Parts: sequence; structure tokens; C-alpha cells
Amino acid sequence: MTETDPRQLPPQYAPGEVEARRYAHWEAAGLMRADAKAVSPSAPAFAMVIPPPNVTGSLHIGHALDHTLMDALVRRRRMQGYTALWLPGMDHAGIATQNVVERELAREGLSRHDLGREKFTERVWQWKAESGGKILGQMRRLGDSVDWDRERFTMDAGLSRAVQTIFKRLFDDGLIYRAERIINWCPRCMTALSDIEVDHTEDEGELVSIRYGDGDDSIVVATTRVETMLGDTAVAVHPDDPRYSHLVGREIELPLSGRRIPVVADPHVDPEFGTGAVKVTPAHDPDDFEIGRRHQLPSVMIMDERGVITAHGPFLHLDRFEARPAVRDALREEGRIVAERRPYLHAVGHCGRCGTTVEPRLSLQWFVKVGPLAKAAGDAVRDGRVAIHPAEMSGRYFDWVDDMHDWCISRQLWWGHRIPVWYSASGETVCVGPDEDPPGEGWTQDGDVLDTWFSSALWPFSTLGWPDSTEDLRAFYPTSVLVTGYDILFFWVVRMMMFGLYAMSAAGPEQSVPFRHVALHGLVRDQYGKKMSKSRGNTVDPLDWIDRFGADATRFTLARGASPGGDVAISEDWVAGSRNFCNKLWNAARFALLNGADASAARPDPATLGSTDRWILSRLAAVTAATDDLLEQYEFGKACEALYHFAWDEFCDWYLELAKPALASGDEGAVAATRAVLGFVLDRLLRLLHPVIPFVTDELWRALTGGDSVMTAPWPGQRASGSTGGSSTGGGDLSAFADAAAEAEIGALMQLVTEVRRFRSDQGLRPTQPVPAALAGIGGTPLAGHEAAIRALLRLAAPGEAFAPTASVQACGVTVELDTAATIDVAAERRRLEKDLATAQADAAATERKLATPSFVERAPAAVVARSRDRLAAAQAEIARLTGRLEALPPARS
RNA sequence: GGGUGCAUAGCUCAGCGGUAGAGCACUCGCCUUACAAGCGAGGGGUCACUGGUUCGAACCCAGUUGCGCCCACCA
Repeated sequence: MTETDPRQLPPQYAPGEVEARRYAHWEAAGLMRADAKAVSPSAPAFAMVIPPPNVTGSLHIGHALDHTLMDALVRRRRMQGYTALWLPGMDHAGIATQNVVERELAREGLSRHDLGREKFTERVWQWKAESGGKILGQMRRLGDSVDWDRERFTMDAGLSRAVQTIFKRLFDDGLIYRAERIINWCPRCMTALSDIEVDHTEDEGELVSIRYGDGDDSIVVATTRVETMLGDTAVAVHPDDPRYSHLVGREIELPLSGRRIPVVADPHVDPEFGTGAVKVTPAHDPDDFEIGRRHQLPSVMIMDERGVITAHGPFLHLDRFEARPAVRDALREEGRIVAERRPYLHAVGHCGRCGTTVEPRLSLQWFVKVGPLAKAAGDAVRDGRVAIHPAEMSGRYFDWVDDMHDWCISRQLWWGHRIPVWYSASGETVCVGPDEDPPGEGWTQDGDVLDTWFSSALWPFSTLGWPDSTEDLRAFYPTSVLVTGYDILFFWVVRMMMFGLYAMSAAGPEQSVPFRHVALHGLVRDQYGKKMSKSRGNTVDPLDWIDRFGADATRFTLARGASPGGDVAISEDWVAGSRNFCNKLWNAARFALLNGADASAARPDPATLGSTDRWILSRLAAVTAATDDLLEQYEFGKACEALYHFAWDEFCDWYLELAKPALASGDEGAVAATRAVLGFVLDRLLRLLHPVIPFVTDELWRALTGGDSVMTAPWPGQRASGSTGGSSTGGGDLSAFADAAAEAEIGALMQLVTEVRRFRSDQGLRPTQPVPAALAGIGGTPLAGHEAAIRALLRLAAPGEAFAPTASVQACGVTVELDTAATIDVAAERRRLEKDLATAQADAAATERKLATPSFVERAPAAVVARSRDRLAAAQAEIARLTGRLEALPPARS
């Protein structure tokens, strides 16, 4: 493997080759592995599990965000000395995967039934082996520092055993039961769905009012699903509704059927809505099912699992959507339709996987009794054992856990964990544990599989070896933080909470939680703040950006936009900007290397340094502390912002420019000091940036220091693990570098330089042409020692030669007299001075007015008043200065 | 229907009681040998609207308008 010669870094950073090389090294050197045995008080455990992506999927931009943030967290912890584990893996994604393989079969003209259950699941496994690992390769491209030795899959043997174990335990505890209930049914996938697998949209439908019964014994009901009237077994009214009290208990005729159905009184009916009377179809509506139960009404199923009418009569074999108009027309012919409202907007459920309209359906399914589990899940957050970031999101969490329906966990699919329950011919039921043999002859296993989320809910501990008390489980559970989008707070987080607390309850309340922190981020949006979606056509393939701009640029863009719970807007322009930043860093390092930056020197001693060096060290200390705090609070965007400005504006634009004259000064001591500070600051900067942009920083850090990898360099912040904090090896406290005097001094220098540049720019003078100049009055100011640097930055000619100044600029007590080699544009200068004067006068006037307000002077804090006085003084000084310069201005040239 | 959040420069956002900030975009000038994926300078905002609290409001309170998101079994 050939390394780039550090002295010959190309002038542009080429990510592709560097990324491949660096990742291969991390993997080969085992830098991403976490050893449970290494956990100790000085190297405590830090653990995260990856939200397992679907095997069917490929990395989309949302994953890229999720992974970038997780990787930044784990990399920083690793540098801080933690034994840091990030565990990767994938989810078998029941319905999604089965659908993909079934679609593949359909192209061969086959259905899963043609293969049979065994052959079909074999085929899915085969498919998983071939294309399921795609996303893992993509994770390498992104730079995810996961421990590949621990990769898990929700269907592998260990996790299947965990599934069976917890099922059996819940079953024995009476928390899993089988019952005939109305569930969400997808007639296309032909399976039950849980509430969260159903998406509601406002759809156009029709609201049809139908007259049931005749004459005095008639009643009008309204419905959006006309065809279900074939299965009506009652009409319900409110018990206190005087309009219908005479009908309660009597039977009326159900149109088209010849059947007579009772009128029942039920408090659930809202007398204000519609006619105050509702048709009751217990087999096809969840509300009606409850009403039916309360009144012992029969349930008449009129549709099969495909949504085809099974009720005998003229509508037999019609699809539900064909039956709707057919039934409506038939009713109209009989004069039963009282009113029709079309279009009528109402919420309709759709299968979260295929979009088909969900059909509520009465069927025998398995459920988790959620009550006690959800209560425990809520309490863990309420009493602070688990913290949600940002805390405002906890409200949504509580809304969910406090009012959760029992969870339907059986799916009429073949791909998934088969329900470990067996039935005998005589109707006995046995739940089989993982280490038990199934019952013999005459018993058959339940044909259904478990909801995918059932196994995902075990992820934080099943991946660590549960139900065995493994070393990993003891070392890394509870995991430290779970990072995910707020959109799956309910889907996944709640379920992990419920099952983690239940399965690990023996460990006690503190140790049974699946994670201590939940760090939520938002959705990725486009540059107009629009949600990315395939239908909108604004999706981005992160791999495309990684190819074109580099993984670091892609990561930096995402991290820079991320705030706790906040959405992230991105566009290609911004990735290009991040790419530019990486390149800037590359070139800063290139400059440093070409100038002998020395990162191996002892930690710089401010007492021996000039103010320029003390200034950059002071700024480094500030940005280090800020970055450390911000990352601790999951404020990735702000941390990136702080580092971006430090690196670009302060380090590159000012420090490196100031270092040039120092390096060229020929003063051996100054050169050595500059090289040492240059090396030190760049080293720290690379470490601080490494969690977010791991590739460039590693490449440059190796070139700069000769070290193996920045991954193993100590984190520069004060926060560190256990007792290793602040070690002399390079982490530790930089607060001794804080230097207000140096900051003020360099601040003045910047102000002076900027002022002169502005003058020259306004005057249209060539910035590159050396100008003879004198720095009058610099002697008595703090800038006295910076004359050479100022001349270099401003490209002023060397001092000494006599010249005739044609213009002057004042700032920070220094008058810069310039020979502009031409008559300056007096009119332009006058305009500029007048404009500045107007600004200063307005400022002075406003401040004066304020200070003249007695209530302000009396009641505002002294510091605020003092600040206003300073402001006024400054404004007045500025007015005096500008007035003087305007008066001194020669008359406009003729 | 119930919650909940947001309205600040052309775009995306930060600021959350003391007289407006960043990135990108824009204008002007520079190939100043680390970087033109760059350097320097500049323009641009009655902080959605209306009231209130306060010496003082982009920031706190109430209402209005306009967006967004989540939840939801009202036929």
C-alpha cells in the first residue's frame, strides 16, 4: 500500500482514493472493534446499536444523516478513552422483503404458493444473501466505524432464540393472547397490520344516507362504505335520543336482504352527527364490533381476505370497490337513498407498505397486552432513567405510550419468525420455548409469523447475546444512546423500551432500560425545505454525492444542518461548499507541512510566545471547549459551525497569513515557535473535526504527526472518560491558553488591516501592488510589535524610503499614510466618509436619546448603561475622526 | 377532530429582553505560489400582522393570518 508523501500532497483533495485506503486501514487494524474485556473504570463502556436498516433497502439520505451523527458520537467517545461499541446489523423486514421476492417470482409467472412455504423462505434467504448486504458496503463508503465482527441480523439463530424466549415468557405471563378482533387488514398483502403500519390520508369518498325500515318504523343512517350494509346486524342510536326512543328494541327491515335487524341503544353513538343513527357492521368496522359485543349482535362477514364480496346475492364475487356503486345503485332503485354527498372528504387508512386501502376485518390474531409494558416504558422516561433529546419531544412519547392499543403481532406471511405455538386436533394450545422440543404427532404449528417490529424491539439486547448472560450483555447493556429520526419514536423506540424493561427487569430499574439517552434528529429536506420523496422527485442518492464530493463533504453537510429534533435541509450547492471546506483544510495542512510544522514539539508555553501565537492558542481553547459542550448536547450543527469558522476564518485567513511573515523573518526562535504552534493547533483542529469528517482528518493527521490514526489520538476537550481525562498525551484542558489581551491585540490588528483594505478597495487600487506607506503613531499602541506583519498583510512596501503620502487611513490609533501613486478619487472617499459619518451620527443620536431617558438610567442594569455610555463615546470619537478627515480632504479634483 | 411546532437578508437557518448574524446566492477588485473548490471588499432585513407587558421586545403574553408535522374508530 503506497502512502502519499506528506510533502507532495496534491493541491486538491481527492477523496475517493483516500477514503478507500483509510477505511481499509481502520478495518485491518481493528480500530473499530470494541472489546468487552477492555471495559474498566478508566475505559468505561459506550454502546450504540444501529437502527437496523431493511435488507431490502439501500442507503438513502436519511440513513446518511442518522449514521453520520452516530459515527460522530462513537468516534468522539473512542477518542475520549471509552470502550466504544457501535453494533451494526440489518432487519429482515417481513412484509417489505416478502413483497420484493414475490414480485420477483411474479416475473417468472409464479406465486409463493407455487413454491410452498419452505421453498419460498429458502428463496428469500437466497435473495438476502445476494443483495441484502448492499447497504453494508454503503456504510463503509460513508465511513461508519461499526464493529463488523458483531454484525447481526434479526433472523439469525441467536436473535431467533431471543424472539422465542421472550414470546414464551410473555405468553406465560399472560401478556400475549390470541383473540378474534377487528384488525387492519391489507387485502393485497393479505395480512394483518398493526396500527402503526397504517397511514391515514384524507381521501375523497361519498356519504350516502339510506332509509332502513318502512313508514313509522324507518330510520335513516349514513355511511361512507355502502357495501358494508350487506353485513349489518343492527342500527344503533343514542339511549337518550328522543327521536328514536320508540324504535329501540324493535326490529326493522334491512334493505336488499329481507333480513330484519334490531335497533339498539348505545352511548357510543353521537346524536349530533348526521341523523344520530348508525348502521352496525360488527364484522367490518372496529366501532361496530364493540357495539356488537355490547349487544350480543351476530357478526356477518361479507368479504373474503381479498376484499371480494362473499355475501350471497347479486353482489357475490364483486370486488369491494365494484360492490360499492353496485349496492348504491340497487338501493337507489328501491328508493332507499335519501341523500348523497359527493365528494366527501374523510380519513382513510392505507397499508404502510403497498398503499392499498386497509379493510377492517374480523379475524383471529395474536396480540401483546400493552398496558403494563407501556406503563413501564412511560415511567422510565418520566422518572429520568431515559432522557429524550430534545426534551420537548417527550410529550409525543407520552401521548403514545399513555394511550396505546394492544399490539397485533401476527402476520399472515411466510418471511419472519414463526409463532412458536402449536395446536392439537382437540383444540389444545402449547407455547414452545426455544430449548424445548415441539409436541409430536397430531400437533400443528401456528402458520403465522411475527410482526417485524417484534424482533426489532429486542435489538438492544438480543444483539448482545440475550437471553444468555454474556460478557457483551454485561458490558454494554444498557446501551448509552439511541440515535434515530423522530419519525420512528413510536414505531421502534417505544417498543424497545417496553421489551427491554420487561426482558431485563431482573437487572433492576436502572439497568433494565435499553438506552440512557434517545437523541432524535429530523428529516432530510431539500433546499426549499420540502420533504424528500420519490413522488416529488427531489430525492438524493448519498452515494452519488460521496462519489462526486466525498464522504466527508456529504457528512459535514448533514451534520452542519443537524440540531436536536430538527429537520436538515440540504442541496448540492451546500455539499460543494463542504467539499470546499475539506479542501481548505487539506491546503492548510499542505501549507503547514511545506513550512515544517512541528506537531511533535512539546506543548507550547504561552509565556515564551508572541501575541499572534497566543491569540490562536486562545481561540483554539475557546473553540475546543465550545465543540466539546455542543457535541455533548447533540448540537452537531452548532459544533460544525464553530469549527468551520475557527478553521477557515481564524486559522487559515488570519493565523496562516500572519505566520507567513514570521516564518520568513529569518529569526530562528520565531520560526521554531511558529512551526510548533502551527503543528499544535492543526493537530488539535484535525482531532476536533475527526468525528464528523473522519477521512481527510485521518489522512492529514498521519501526514502531520506520523501517527497511525487520529482515531486513537486523545480527544482535545476537557470531557474525557473516567480518570483518563486531561491526560498529558494530548487531550486535556486548554483553558490555560485563554488570553484576553492577545485577543484584543489581534482584534485591533484585524480592524486596522480591514480598514486599510476597505479604503484601497473603495479607491479601486490594485491590492497586489506594493504601496509605500508609513504607520504613523504605531509606536505607542499595542500594535507596535506587528508592523512587519501589517505591512505584509497589506502589501505595503518596506519602510525607510521617503515618499509623498497622498492618502491616509486611521484606525486603532494608527494613521496609515499611503502613497497611492495617483490622485485618489476624492469624491468616492468623501462619499464613503459621509456615509460612515451618517451611520455614526445616527448611532450617537440614538444612544444619546436612550441615555437621556431617566427611567432607563435608573432601572436598567448598570452594565447595560455603562455599555451604552461606551457606545456613545465610541460613536462620538468616530464622528470627530470622520469630521476631521472630511475637512482634511482636498477639494474634489477639477 | 385533538395535539404540536414554525413564520428573521433572494434560499436554508442561528440569535430568544439591551438598537440584527452565518452559509449559499449577489456586486466589485484580485491568478497576492497552501488552496480560483481561492483571496480581499461590498450591497441587502420596518425580524408575518395587531394589541399588551417592560425604561427597553426579533426575543415574553394574547389574538389574527399563513404554512408544517404528529395523532385520530365519528358513521
